[in-house]
Amino acid sequence: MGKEDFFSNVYEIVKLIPRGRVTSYGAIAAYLGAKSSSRMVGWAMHGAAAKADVPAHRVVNRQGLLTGKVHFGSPTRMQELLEAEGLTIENDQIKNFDNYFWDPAKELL
DNA sequence: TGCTTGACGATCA
DNA sequence: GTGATCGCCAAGC
Repeated sequence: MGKEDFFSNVYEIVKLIPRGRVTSYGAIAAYLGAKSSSRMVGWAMHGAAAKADVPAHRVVNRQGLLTGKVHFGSPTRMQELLEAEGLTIENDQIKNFDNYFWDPAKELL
């Protein structure tokens, strides 16, 4: 804990995502700095999904596609969670994604 | 120790 | 607009 893991930073950002909003791996990576890459964020989420404190379902790829839905135990778990927050998912993709997009570097500023 | 894989993103053809 | 390739860096085998 004393050491600031890259994962911890990602968790902090994801926790700050407001309900009914979503963000992308690249946005988080960009907020943390050029040192991080989208892939690292994705890998960090690999462990974040196991944490109930981290709403990993609010993190999707740049296309608003629920690429990591398979990591939620059920292939439809992620979609249901997002729909429960007022979002609309169609074909594993968030509709009006740009309208729900939450940029940490912009909103969290 | 070294190669492969991976919840991505951007660019080139 | 679609398909393919490179870059990013860490974990797994």
